[in-house]
Amino acid sequence: MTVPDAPATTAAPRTARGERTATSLRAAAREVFADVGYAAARVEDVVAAAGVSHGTFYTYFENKAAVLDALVDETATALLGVAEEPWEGEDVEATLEAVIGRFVDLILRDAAVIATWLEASAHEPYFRERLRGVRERVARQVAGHIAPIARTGHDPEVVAGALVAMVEGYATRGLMTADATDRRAAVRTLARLWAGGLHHVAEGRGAP
Amino acid sequence: MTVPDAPATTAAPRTARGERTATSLRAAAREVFADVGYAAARVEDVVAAAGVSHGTFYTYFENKAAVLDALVDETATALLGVAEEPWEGEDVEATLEAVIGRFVDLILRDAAVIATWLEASAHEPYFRERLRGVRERVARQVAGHIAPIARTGHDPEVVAGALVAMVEGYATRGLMTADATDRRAAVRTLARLWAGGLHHVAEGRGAP
Amino acid sequence: MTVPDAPATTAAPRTARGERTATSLRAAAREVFADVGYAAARVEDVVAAAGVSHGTFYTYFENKAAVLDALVDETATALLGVAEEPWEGEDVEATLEAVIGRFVDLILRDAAVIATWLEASAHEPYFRERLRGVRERVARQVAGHIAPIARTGHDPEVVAGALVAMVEGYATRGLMTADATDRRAAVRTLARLWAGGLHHVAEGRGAP
Amino acid sequence: MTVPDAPATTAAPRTARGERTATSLRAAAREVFADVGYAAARVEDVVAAAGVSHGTFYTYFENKAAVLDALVDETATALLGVAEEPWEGEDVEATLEAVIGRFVDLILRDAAVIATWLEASAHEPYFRERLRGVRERVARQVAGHIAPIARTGHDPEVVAGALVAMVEGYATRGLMTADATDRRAAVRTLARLWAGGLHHVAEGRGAP
DNA sequence: CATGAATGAGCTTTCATTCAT
DNA sequence: AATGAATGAAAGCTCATTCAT
Repeated sequence: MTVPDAPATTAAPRTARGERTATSLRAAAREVFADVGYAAARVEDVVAAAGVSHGTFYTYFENKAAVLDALVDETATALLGVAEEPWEGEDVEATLEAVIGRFVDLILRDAAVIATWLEASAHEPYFRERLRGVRERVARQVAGHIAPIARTGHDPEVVAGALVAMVEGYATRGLMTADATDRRAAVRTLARLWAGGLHHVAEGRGAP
Repeated sequence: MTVPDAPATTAAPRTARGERTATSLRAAAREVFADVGYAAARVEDVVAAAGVSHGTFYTYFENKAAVLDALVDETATALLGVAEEPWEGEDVEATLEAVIGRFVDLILRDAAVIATWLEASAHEPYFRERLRGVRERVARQVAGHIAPIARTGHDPEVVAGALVAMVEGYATRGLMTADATDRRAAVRTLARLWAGGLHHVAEGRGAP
Repeated sequence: MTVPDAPATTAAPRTARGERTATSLRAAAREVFADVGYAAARVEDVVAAAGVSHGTFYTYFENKAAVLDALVDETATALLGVAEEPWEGEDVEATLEAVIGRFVDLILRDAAVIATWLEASAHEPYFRERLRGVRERVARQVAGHIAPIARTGHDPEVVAGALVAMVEGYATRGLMTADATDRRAAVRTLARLWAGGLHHVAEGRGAP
Repeated sequence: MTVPDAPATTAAPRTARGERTATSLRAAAREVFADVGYAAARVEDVVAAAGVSHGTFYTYFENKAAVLDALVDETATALLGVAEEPWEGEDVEATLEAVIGRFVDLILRDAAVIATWLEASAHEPYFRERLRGVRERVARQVAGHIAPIARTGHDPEVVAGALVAMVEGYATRGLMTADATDRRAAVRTLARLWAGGLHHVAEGRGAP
């Protein structure tokens, strides 16, 4: 299977000043993507937001895709980090609530990057492939955790995929911008749905 | 709240020949969007696929957004149709399986249009608003159906939103391209997750 | 041996109007190349000279290399045509004079294209390869004609290459812009040099 | 006649270290020009090959033209040096062989610089003028030598120009990259062509 | 209605050159 | 002297849209 070429980042900055510039370009890109999305974002907008000249952008990134890739790196790392944390808690439901809460917090924090990533996936194979890879690894981690709970005829990968889709979908849909209390309540509801679903699946009724 | 301007379709064709041309343009656009996404699709690609000349496109659609809008019309209508069908079935789980199955079938049938719609949502307010509207109406329908089942402290809109997100997310993620048997099994798993989740939520434990 | 990619010409014009536009673009390019050379020529200059808009250029040519390639086509065809004409004449020297005269006339007529071709050869492998190919074919033709005259130890390919280099070099060096009389005299001198050189070579003295 | 401005070299380096840097920049430029030609060569390529930083280039040369000019200086000096050497030898043919051999050796040694010079001549008046000047001086020297041999109606400048064009053309055309034996044979053939041509011209037949 | 040539705004990208450190 | 980040003036090229035929 051929992996599409990565949008190569240009040589890393060698001085502190360069580091600062690269960072401010990333921050600017994050803002612009949040505002207008990937397709509508112009390099010009990014450099304007970063307060640097046009050419400077190309000192640090080969093109628009490369900046997004840098942002995606950060988000992907964070997501996989959360996925690999141990599931510990008093009981099943408290554990799920903690795990889901962590995911939701992260997704909300990086909502703009994720939305941009999704958009870019629609027409750039590289980002599609990267998204698939991260989702798969996350789902596999989750599947590993729930396998002991639900070991009936239902495929744990399917169960994990569905539950992950639920959380990601809910969080990225702008349904959760409300205050912290609402958010906590929503997370508790999601946890309860997972718990009930998993418990029910574990009973084995309805297995193929 | 201001609703973004719709991408006005040009006057409907009067003759049978015009009807055929418009149809083949829609079909061509669907193909092109499926292949390369919205941002990367060019009017030139569409007319080439439809086998008509460049200028003809503008006889039927004001611009690229207008063709997508026409495709979205069809899909939105179908989705709302499924959402409004009555929920009937022997027991809760069989009912859910039937309902979810209908959604999944539709989503898979129109997967390309939906993916394009999502992509366009990221930078065109009109499509974002339209997507939000349809999702809301679907979630509200589902909320109405599940309210009697789960009337505890958990907000039925949240529950419905989450369950819909799960199905939509799972179906649009390319996890279901397998054969009909796999698909049926996955649908059964999803139904079981819903059923368990709903049942558990109904118990009221964990309500805020 | 890999031949460098040709600068693909875009689809040929389908109407008379298109044909006219393409022709005037070629003529404009010839002028601009003659004035400022290949590297300094901008597409903008060409379209300005042709009196068409920027985008129109790209309807007919993929880039600057493609227009030059079109011009080179014409010149290469003409050169090979002259090379393949039979060598007839009263005696050796009259024959040579006629042949050299034909080459010189052609080279002077297409001097600007040839100069541009040479320039482009310096940094574009495609044009280098094309130039090498044409020179080789011309030299081979000439070698075929002189082989019977000079069949001593001297390699006819070397002899032919040298004589062709002499004519091409002399004609392209701007030494011949004078009037027709001067030109005729110079051609006669060249012919005499060839004749003498060939005759001397044929004597076999000095063969390796 | 106005002579185009020379690409002014910046003040000569004062220290030994500066001398080393300047030398390595010249060597790097020679390499880069040989690889990609003049138009495609970037200052960046040159500094990378020399292993110095971007800014350093401008300490020694005002711009790209200035480095080429420095290289051209060396070659021009060498060419004029060869042209001015006395023509001595047992007989005409041995003399010609020696002279042509010296030119060919030099041209092959500096082939890359000469090719670059030719390329730059196509769009930079300064280099065109310089090339014309050197060729003219060389041709005049040769004309002086052959005048006594061929004093018939044929213009000695034309004869000299043609013979020089033959040697330069043959040598710069990449036809001579083979081993030393082939090279010697080719030089002998060229000398024989000159000798024959000159002798024939001297006979006066065919004079205008 | 259909055609396809023409337009030109808009964006991307490159690279010579400058300058603070 | 040397470094390498920053600049910004060019070009290049694309493609939605218009319009004469």
